Amino acid sequence: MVFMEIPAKYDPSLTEDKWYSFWLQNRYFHSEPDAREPYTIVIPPPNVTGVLHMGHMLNNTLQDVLVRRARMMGKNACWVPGTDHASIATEAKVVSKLKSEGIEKSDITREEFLKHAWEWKEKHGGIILEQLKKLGASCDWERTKFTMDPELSKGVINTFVHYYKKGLIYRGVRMVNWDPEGQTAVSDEEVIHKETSSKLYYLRYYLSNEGKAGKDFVIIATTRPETIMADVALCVHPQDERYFGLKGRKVLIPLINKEIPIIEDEYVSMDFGTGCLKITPAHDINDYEIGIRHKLPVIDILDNFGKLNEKAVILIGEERFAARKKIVKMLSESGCLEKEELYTSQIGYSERTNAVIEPRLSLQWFLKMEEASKEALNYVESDKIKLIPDKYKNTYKHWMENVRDWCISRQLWWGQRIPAWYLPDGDFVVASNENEALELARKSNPSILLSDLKQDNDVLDTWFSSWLWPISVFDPGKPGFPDKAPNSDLAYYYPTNDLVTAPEILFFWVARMIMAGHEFCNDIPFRNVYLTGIVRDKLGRKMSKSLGNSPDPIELIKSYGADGVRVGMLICSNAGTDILFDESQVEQGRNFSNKIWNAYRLVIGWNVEESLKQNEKSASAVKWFDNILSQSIETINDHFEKFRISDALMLIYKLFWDDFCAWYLEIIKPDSGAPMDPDTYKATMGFFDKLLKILHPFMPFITEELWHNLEERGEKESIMIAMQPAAKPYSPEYIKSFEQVKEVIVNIRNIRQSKAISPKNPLELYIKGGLSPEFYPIIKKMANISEIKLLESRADNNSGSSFMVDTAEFFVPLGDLVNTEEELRKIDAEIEHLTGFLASVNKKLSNEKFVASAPKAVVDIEFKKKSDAETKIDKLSKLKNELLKH
RNA sequence: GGGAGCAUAGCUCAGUUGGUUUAGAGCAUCUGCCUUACAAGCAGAGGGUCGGGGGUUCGACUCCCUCUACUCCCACCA
Repeated sequence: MVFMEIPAKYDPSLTEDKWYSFWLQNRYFHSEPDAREPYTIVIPPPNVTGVLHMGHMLNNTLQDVLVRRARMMGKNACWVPGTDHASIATEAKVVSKLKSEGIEKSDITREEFLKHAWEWKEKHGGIILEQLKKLGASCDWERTKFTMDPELSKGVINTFVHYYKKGLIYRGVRMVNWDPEGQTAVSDEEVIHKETSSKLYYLRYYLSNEGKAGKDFVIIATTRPETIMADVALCVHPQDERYFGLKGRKVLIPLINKEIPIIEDEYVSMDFGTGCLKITPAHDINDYEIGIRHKLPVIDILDNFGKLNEKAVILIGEERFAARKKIVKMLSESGCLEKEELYTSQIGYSERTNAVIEPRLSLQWFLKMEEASKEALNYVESDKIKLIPDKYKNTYKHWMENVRDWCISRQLWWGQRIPAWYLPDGDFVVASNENEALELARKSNPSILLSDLKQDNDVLDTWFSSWLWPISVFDPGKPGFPDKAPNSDLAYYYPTNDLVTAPEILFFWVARMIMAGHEFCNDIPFRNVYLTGIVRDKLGRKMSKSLGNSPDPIELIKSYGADGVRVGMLICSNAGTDILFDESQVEQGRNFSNKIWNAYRLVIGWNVEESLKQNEKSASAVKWFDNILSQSIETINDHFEKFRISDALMLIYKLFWDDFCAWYLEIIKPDSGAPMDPDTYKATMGFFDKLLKILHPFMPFITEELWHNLEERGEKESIMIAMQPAAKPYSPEYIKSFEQVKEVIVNIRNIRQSKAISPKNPLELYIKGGLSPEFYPIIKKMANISEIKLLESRADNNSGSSFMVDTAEFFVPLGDLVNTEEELRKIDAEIEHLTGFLASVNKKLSNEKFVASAPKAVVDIEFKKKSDAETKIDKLSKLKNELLKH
């Protein structure tokens, strides 16, 4: 027999690389515009130097399922891959690499640094894309893009110029979130607030002696004593009786004895700390605002590295946290430290470097967001862009209505440099390149030379390039030139269809792509946004490197196969819900691969005898499976339409495992060594073919392998470009009657189990009513029944076990094996259950209001329930009486 | 502090505009099986009254109120 020669376990390592190369060689992933309807996805570009983690796995498996399915639905499917230059993350990696070689960023030029960075990118960039190939991702690799590709960068620069000319980009002093580690400002969204325990220090500020009586000091509370040298005032609430009369008086900053005023502002809470607040405009956003209101100076005592500068007068050059320790000691020694107490508060950390964020005043570039956010909100509110699940609409709305101007400059070198050039007089011009900048500059000063111009040192926020992604991967020249006619790729592929991404970047990225799409294409960038959940471990913790709780995806693929991992990722992950990942899910996926493999081993081993006629069992089974297959296809289509990917997969899983293997194949399977008839064989191969196609988007490798093994295929043929099977009209009635047949069989097997009768011992079955004789042969085979007789003919002295399916009665004679008391107990229990059920139905039906107000269909159903239950109770009672006679 | 979401079998989740048998699935569990496709398997079984309380309705897992638990987002009183 053939299956003896095929290993009993599926080995993915023998098929995966083989088929992936086959697909690549035949360019099946590649797409060019043609007459077909396009289906487009752009990948959320991973960090160029990143490695695959479980979040990527989930996200990209989903995209691949969608793309592969669209391709098999006859669409011209295009999945554009690429990577993101990720300025902060990449620059941080390069800086630390250089540091390990003894090179400080500050010691080399920008050009030298960038050279190192590009080298790094060439070496590590794209690893993640290679990993995606292991997963089976059917990306159009010929279209791979990088956000810092020359033409994409050009688009970014043109975009900046475009917005500048429109008057939407401006330069301004703002309190920004400074990352002293990354040496850059980061956006509010990149700051993560974490509860941190620190101390609250109570400090004495002595009133300067101006010959007035009263207190000689006030006490303030602060968490940041190292910033007292930057204090410009103390502030109390105007209604705070404790401090009446102090307004206008002066106090001395401890240690440096600098004189500052006491002011009043309603911002201060009287019930926190001492009700007296030190005002340090340079190092706290609220203080900054109070400073503006009271026209106070700003003294910045920290440098870029978070070290105290010469304005601090003392502790110059000390790092901020070291300075805190020292100054506390000094304050204590000088008697100004009243007390300290433990205090927990939310402290901002940099998402990228985990450094404590320092609020800092600096000159940055901003993009006005007011108009753009209104439009971006409108697209989502009007459902032109659908969020899946739509609960994110609320979150999205909230954010869009409270959006602040976007700080787009970053104090980094890795990225697109801001196209602004400063003139010797301090003025600046904005242009796409040096020469244009020079031309502009000469308008005001004709004698100016190129060498007089100095380009801004900052680069643009990475999101300022990734927000153009769906446009620039197709037409890098389009952004920046809204009036330019789109090239043919953009015209064909844009708007894209679905975007699959994480909810965390709904605002960073999704919203901004919508804004850019509106600005440059006057259209949406995608129709549906599928938001995945976060992949967590089974304890519910987010998977992260530092926790070490994230399995290596590539290792998982090695041990379970890519198909197994894909199934494991998707089997219970619904849009928007976090998935609690457990390796057992991947095991389930692997087991499923194996099940499919073994179904193939069975089928391939059959000997077809051309002259053999199809038997009744097989005829019914084929008819049934044909029906249930169509019904399933219809449901799967519906699931996909609603992005219920897990539901679709689960349905296919059960269709294959339960319906196809456990029922269909078991019914048609010839006895060991016996031949197979051609009709059933052909039908079975047809079913297998369709099942493989339905499975293919989820399990691309094993399906391709088996599709080729089951039938002779041409050299260029591939399941991935075959059409998905369509649902034919089917008969729900037939499916339902088959369900009853299954139920009869299960009941008989159950009797065997409870009476410890081996499946090898044939039994007799008596039937009354209901079931069509068409199914008798199937019951005989599947339940090992030697003979089926009508119940009327049963001899009264037969004892056995009986059961009901719907209202049909069944009886299995068991001779001595039966335990009358046990049978009676079973019957009584069922009667009791039915009586209770009937009572609840009757209660409903006797309620006049129910009969009057419920829809007729509902009432009819209740009547049917009633009569069914009554019939059953009646029959069971008779059975009981018969039993009692013995 | 403000806002949002979620709460259904041991676990992970469905339950589609309140009404087809007093709730479904997968996994896990238990029982019996090495039955020549598959022990990564086969056959069978048990298990929840839908977080607590109140309300609307002829009828609620499904709608409303409230409490509790958890999660997330936003803000952040030094």
